[in-house]
Amino acid sequence: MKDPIDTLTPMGVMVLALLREADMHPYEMVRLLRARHDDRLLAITNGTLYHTVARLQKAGLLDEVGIDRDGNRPERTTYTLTDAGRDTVIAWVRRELPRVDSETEFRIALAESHNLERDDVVELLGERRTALLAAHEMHSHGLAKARAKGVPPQVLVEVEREEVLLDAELRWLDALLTRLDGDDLPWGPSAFTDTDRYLAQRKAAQQ
Amino acid sequence: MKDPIDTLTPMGVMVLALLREADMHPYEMVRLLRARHDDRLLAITNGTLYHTVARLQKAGLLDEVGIDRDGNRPERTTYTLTDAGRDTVIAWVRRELPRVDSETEFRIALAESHNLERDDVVELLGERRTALLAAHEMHSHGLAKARAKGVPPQVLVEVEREEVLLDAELRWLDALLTRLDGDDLPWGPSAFTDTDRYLAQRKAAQQ
DNA sequence: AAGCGTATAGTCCACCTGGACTAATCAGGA
DNA sequence: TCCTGATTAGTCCAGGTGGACTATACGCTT
Repeated sequence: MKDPIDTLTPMGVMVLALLREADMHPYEMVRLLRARHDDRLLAITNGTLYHTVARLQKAGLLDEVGIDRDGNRPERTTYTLTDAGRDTVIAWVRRELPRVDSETEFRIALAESHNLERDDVVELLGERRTALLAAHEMHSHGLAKARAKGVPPQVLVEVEREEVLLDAELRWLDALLTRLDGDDLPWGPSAFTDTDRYLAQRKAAQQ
Repeated sequence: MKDPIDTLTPMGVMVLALLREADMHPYEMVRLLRARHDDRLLAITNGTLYHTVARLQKAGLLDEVGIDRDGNRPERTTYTLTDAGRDTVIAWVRRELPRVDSETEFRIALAESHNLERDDVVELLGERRTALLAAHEMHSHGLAKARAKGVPPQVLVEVEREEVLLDAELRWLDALLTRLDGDDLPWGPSAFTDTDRYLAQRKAAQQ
């Protein structure tokens, strides 16, 4: 039996995170994800979303809670998080937050890091900082070696870009850690109630 | 009949670009891609690569040129670029170079931009610069609006990171354009012969 | 000389993605 | 009033990905 955390796709994480806020039917997930511009983070397509929900159900991370109906609209199946689902999404975010490979996963983990406690985030991002420093050193070392070897500079342009972006991310991360250390950045699952946020977003989405 | 350029996957582009250097069999592509650390740009797996080659052949972008054999090793099928393949990879790079969505595609286009003439690259990256500026403005506008709306700052952290990285890329791009304008960065398909590069790499891979 | 690990060359399949499609319902204009 | 277009809710399938697997051959050690 595989650990369900290893079967989580980015879309799966988003779905679980949404259900942390409120029970929902798939179509509403699509609307919310679009309203929040989460298509910046991943492609939002019907096919993938419905399939993902089915997979998560089979893995026991969420479950049907009923079928309701709005006026004469088609029926819709509402889903809720299981305890396993609640744990798994947290574990996934904790695992991805320090990882320096795989941008996509990190961006999602960061976007969902508000599900963690502040101290947790500080520690995990501290680990990331270390990993970023190591990656940066590896990178410039590799670049220097390639130049010494006589690799034509034109094929190194993409590598140089990568180094610049690594550098920028390091500075951003330091600034964020400072903000988190001083308490001027409100944080944590308790910084706003889930229902409040959900309702505000739903209202915004309906306008 | 679909335009073959729209069926190109990242791996497909890499395969075509490799064949621009020399005729090759799939297994050698894997070795070269690994030796050049192109797994920084995309996942390199046997399954995907062989399947990709088959698709490219069906699309008429490459073709078999023979089956040879090294000692008692298994036979291997060598492939060569068709004229359509040569044109398509160039067209793809030209199309992806100015695009600001889709990092993966851009990084590959940049890594393969040495297949274009310098003037071409300067123009296309100029377009990219404009697009980046627009994206940056959109982004900070959106951020400001979200803050004004009272969106909790913790959920904006990922968006802020994005803005920082956009900014860094803009500065990198300006530096690159300056280097390309002054002629201190050798460029172009003619800056080194393909065979020379290929042979150098093959030698490096064999050590 | 036997044995073991690694390199060569490629096949196969389970799974995931995304776009096209269906089908009904509601809103708004001519 | 009828028609058009958008919204709601979801299904389906072709196609791409990546990891596991096969099978032989070479090199190196004991």
